[in-house]
Amino acid sequence: MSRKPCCVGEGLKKGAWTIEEDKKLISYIHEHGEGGWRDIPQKAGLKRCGKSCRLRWTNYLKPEIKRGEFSSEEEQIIIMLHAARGNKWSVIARHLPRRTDNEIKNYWNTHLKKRLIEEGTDPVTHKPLASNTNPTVTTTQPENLHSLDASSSDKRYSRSSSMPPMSLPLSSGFNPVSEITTPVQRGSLSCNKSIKKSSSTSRLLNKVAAKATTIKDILSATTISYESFSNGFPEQTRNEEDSSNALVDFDPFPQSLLCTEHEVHATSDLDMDQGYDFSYFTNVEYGHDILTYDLHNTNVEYGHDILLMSDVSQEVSSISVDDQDNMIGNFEGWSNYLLDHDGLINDTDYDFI
DNA sequence: AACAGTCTCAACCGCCTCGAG
DNA sequence: TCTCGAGGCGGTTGAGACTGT
Repeated sequence: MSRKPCCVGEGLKKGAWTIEEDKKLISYIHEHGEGGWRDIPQKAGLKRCGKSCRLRWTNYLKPEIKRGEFSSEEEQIIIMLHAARGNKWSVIARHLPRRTDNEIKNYWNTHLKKRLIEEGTDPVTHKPLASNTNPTVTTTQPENLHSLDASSSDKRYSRSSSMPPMSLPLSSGFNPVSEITTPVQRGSLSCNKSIKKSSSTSRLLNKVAAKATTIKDILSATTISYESFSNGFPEQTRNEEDSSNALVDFDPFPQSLLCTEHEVHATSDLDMDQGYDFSYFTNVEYGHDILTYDLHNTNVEYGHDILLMSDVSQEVSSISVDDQDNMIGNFEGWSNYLLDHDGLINDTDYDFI
């Protein structure tokens, strides 16, 4: 049985929207709210189909939509989530506040995909392209982890432009929705001397990963470079004489911290549309610089620096994640749960491997 | 200035999901 | 349980902008 096209009608207009049409749609929605798209064209005096109205509104006219260039943080999130979830643009969009799935999709297709290819990374599998026989790929990691040679490629990136270095290791035949049930042993945190000076981020990440199996799923797909989080580090903490090695792979499963069973529960009362003030962490825990980028407005929205901010407290194991679809969302909730319990942070009980 | 090739992204298309009846 | 339709989603298109010659 075939369905009727939703937009069959005489005289329906297609193509670019005019300012007048936009005004009519905005005016109608402001007055009557969203929904009932089928009836909106007639009621609003538009010769468009309802679907077209909905798309115009959700992808372009909605006031909260953020337009313009993607930040490097947003790029990181897109790449990371794409590695984990594939072309699930709507899923990715949920973690980039105020960005639409359409915009993310376009940005991926026109920018990020090309960039990954240029770097020698397959944009579909997020594995190194076959032709890219990078001799510095670490061989000490399990075969499902592939670290690109950051020491050479990272130098291409400046802080003000382009994407921070980030490799996205995935297992062969990676199934984005498969559960990782067995903690994967990893080697030690690959951290050179220059990084140890300011590796609180890495420590945090390791601690976060050590707490929950579900969280491991997302983190295991990602090797986060020191550089990618270091945009705001004080210059004196950065390795200036040896920037080619200024990379530390985030090891999601430091052996000494492996946990067997952890459930992370999202707090149900979190308002996922609400931003949270991260200023405590930047001011007290890490100094001002890590999140300087976002802290132009200290009321940071969801989706930003989730990993960075997700410090661990013992309280984590008191709450649950339903499925992997919700995992990232819960991850956000978890982050904010922790923020609500910032006094529980204790970095001193953490052991480097 | 004119033209061709390339890029960008808003908009469309068609299928899918899910809830209502 | 089935049907229907609204809304959601991902892939694709094409007009306009941009860039190179």
